[in-house]
Amino acid sequence: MVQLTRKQREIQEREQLFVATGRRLLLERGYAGLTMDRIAEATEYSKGTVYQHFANKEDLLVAVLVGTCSTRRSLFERAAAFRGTPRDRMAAIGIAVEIFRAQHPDADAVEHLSREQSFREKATPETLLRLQASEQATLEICFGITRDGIAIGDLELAEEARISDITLGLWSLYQGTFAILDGMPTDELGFPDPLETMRQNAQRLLDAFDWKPLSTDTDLDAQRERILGEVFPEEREALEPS
Amino acid sequence: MVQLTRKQREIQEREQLFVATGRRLLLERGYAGLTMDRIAEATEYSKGTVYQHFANKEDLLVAVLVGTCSTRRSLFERAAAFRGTPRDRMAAIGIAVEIFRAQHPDADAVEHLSREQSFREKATPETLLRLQASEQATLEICFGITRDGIAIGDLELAEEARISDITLGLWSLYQGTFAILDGMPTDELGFPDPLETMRQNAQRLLDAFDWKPLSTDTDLDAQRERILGEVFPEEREALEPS
DNA sequence: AACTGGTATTGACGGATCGTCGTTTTTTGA
DNA sequence: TCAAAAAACGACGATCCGTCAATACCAGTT
Repeated sequence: MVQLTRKQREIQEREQLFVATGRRLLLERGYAGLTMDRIAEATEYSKGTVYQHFANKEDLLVAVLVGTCSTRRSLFERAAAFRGTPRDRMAAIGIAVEIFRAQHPDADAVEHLSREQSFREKATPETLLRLQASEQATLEICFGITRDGIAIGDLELAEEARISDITLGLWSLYQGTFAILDGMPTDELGFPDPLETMRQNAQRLLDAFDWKPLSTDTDLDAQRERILGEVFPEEREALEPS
Repeated sequence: MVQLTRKQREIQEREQLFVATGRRLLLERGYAGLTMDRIAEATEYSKGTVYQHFANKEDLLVAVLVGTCSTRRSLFERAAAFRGTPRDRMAAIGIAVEIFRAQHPDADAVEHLSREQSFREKATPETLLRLQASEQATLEICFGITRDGIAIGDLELAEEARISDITLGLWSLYQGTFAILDGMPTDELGFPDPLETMRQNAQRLLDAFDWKPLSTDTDLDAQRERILGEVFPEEREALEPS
């Protein structure tokens, strides 16, 4: 028993090592620079051993994604704990997304890759389930904030609207803008400040849901300042350069 | 001179053939099934000849994208010509996007792929420019509709808002929703009808810009019916199944 | 300590694909 | 008709994925 547990612990540690190395390679050399041989070499294990942990390259990449996704989730959790109105907290989520993107510029690209059909066909269902669970938990944070808004009375949904509609809208807005952002020369295409536009559009959408307090009754700059200062003091510098 | 032009015409025709074959392969066998060898074989040319037209695989794929992008643009042009208020015409653009996605399920995935940094590094700058020009023209259609709205007096932008903000918002909303849609099991994650939510969120966003006539003063079902009937009678069946 | 059965690890190998380049074929211009 | 230039060809080297037979390691037994 003890033997077995030690062995299993070793295996788990090694799996973490592989994932961490994968993430590092991804960051340093890009997706094309991430090879199974390279991971084997960098970890001083053989390729066969790597393949004992992951069915294939895609599987490993999804495992890397699970890690980054849980990183994002913890950012979300901190944002959700912000002391303010539910709408303030949702704004904090938005900032969390921005921070995450600033800290993991590669993650977004890989996330898009992983949405490929051919990709998901290759990865292990079990690994995909872990990813889905992590995504689910992340979304649940947003649903929770929305529910709080309703409970407090700041937000009232018309019949045809669902709680998830708000999250889907915001999520799309952010994901979509980021996708456009690093896929096009936005400047030349007529989008002078896409990030700022994105934030404003998010506010407009929430205003459209009549989620109080409306952005017109809020000092958004001060709000952003408070959130950055209270929730993300360490991370704010990652955001400033842009 | 005549010789040269004939030769050039042949070359252009062949290039079109390669691109068309690429698109077909992409549709039939997916991204993984698209190989340079396969294109050479299918067109009965040699691989070397294919490489005389395209610097590499990525370059060819971008060329395929240029084609699909221009297909989308013509859908947009038809939508923009709809006889109705500017806001009606913008709604028609939304339907055009839905139709395009229904008809080219692969295009979206490839579009995401092409946003990869490593991808764009490999493609020829010249091909990328053609893609950008096509995207630019597509966006310009949306900008034009927005300007019409302002000219007519249906829309008035607050100082901090730009014309491009509306297009960026809608574009993000649609792109983002689609990305989420084919990357996650939306049903299980708590999004019962993401497409319908997407349409509603688009309406909400435009309402937030106070673009008259507001969705609350519009029979959206009738509007959709009119657009489908008048602008996209042929394509509507592509949309019904979903 | 030696042995044995089973498990974990290894890296050489087959297969697929990209992109090149020397050779062959075709075209051009005289 | 012919020689030089241009185009087309496809075999080849290089890279990477995933496999698998051979090897090394380990636990428990004699």
